[in-house]
Amino acid sequence: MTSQPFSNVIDDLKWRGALSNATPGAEDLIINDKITCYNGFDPTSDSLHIGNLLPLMCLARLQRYGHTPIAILGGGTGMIGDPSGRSDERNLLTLEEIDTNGEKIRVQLEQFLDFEAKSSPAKLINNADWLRQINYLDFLRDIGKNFSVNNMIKRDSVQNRMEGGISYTEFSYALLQAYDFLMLYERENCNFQSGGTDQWGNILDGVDLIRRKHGPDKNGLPRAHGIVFPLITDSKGDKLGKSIGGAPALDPNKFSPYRLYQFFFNTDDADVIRYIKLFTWLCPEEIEPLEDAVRERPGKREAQQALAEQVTKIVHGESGLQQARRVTRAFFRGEFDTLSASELEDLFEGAASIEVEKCDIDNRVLSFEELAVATSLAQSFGDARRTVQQGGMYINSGRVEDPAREITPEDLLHGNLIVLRRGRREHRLVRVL
RNA sequence: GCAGGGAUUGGGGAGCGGUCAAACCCAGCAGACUGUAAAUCUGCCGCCUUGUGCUUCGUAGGUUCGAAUCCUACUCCCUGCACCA
Repeated sequence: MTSQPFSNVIDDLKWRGALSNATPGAEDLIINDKITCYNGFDPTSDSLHIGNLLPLMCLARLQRYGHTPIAILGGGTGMIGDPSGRSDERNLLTLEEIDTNGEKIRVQLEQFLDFEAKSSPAKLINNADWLRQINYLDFLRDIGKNFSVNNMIKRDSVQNRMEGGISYTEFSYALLQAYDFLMLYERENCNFQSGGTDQWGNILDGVDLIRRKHGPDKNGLPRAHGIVFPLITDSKGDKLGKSIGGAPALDPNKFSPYRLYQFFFNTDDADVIRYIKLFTWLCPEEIEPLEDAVRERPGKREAQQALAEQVTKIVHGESGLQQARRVTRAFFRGEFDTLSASELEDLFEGAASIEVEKCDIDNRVLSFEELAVATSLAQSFGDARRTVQQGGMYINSGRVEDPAREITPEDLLHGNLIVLRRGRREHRLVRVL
């Protein structure tokens, strides 16, 4: 473990703007003691996404300051679904879906947390371990008795659903999450839970349940605590990732390192420093010059580049970053014509590409618009034509003038490759066999 | 169950017998300008073999030369009332 820029995590998190709220006494405990903190991750999708970045980084920061992080896979809670922040009832996933999703998420978590550390190694625990064993009657008697429906109904997450309806299943969710905290407290000595602000209510339920079950500690203070992170929005007030229609996945097959790099590279000046603080390991001395850079020479986009590089490296490792850089250089600086065949293939590794028959090219039976639709670069022939008319389609490095133009052998790079482009950043590779 | 109201192209929301592929706003896409930014401006934004073409306005029928617009049935949603408690 390297030495950290602050004397304790709390100062670190606060400076980064990553701490939104904490239960009374939580800060002192973290500063003066070593804690164990858990954060839940929902296995309703088979990949984490950038919305999970902040909790992930915070767990990792805790670990670097000597605390013990626990990542909880919601294999049990995922079967029910958290009503927080939802306007409608969820579809229940099957057990198999939840478990295969969990496996994939486990791999991603390992990018952030050190499970092999000699001191305070991270742990990964699936709450299915206990939740799926629950006996309904026991649960009602031991846990349910501690919850007041009167209070539960007042919750925003419940109130928001009073109109549209909420099932008993989702209504009960809060009890399960509180029970998780209790289990972790008893089994793992876990005394902290973290989460987004939307989790505040759920976290307090757990804190409360532990108090009811175990009472205060010997100094009369609560045994369990919670810390929550702010909801990250851009300067327009939109949730991170909304601008591209949903939070980018951390799975490189769903969202390539290049796209992640570009996503952060395109960050607004107004947001970039805030994001660097939240999502990277850079320390104040490293960030300060970047702040100056944004102010004095914004055109150079130094801060955006630093952000993109750091995050890509954290999420996809050094090789992912290298790939993102290579593709970026080629797309934004170079001409495809100058790249070697293997460089081109490299560039599009894992990216959208299709294969066509050589004879179709030789016989000139393939038109640009057909190719554009086949590669899903255009949604329809009409879309392809319109975009061409507006000057938004390119083949290799040249603009396409006629949507019906044939693809000829002259269009082939290295005899077997064609690069199609729409606008500035949509690219497709065509392999000719 | 009874009585009202409503379902329109990604979202919101006009249209209420022809001039409707359907106003307008948002989102999205392309272009210009820039800094791969923001703002702004321009164009596009159902499908195709671009045509007095085709398929759309909850579903199925019907009336009309002609329907998103009228009628009937059905489905779903909302609002009252009732029933059950």
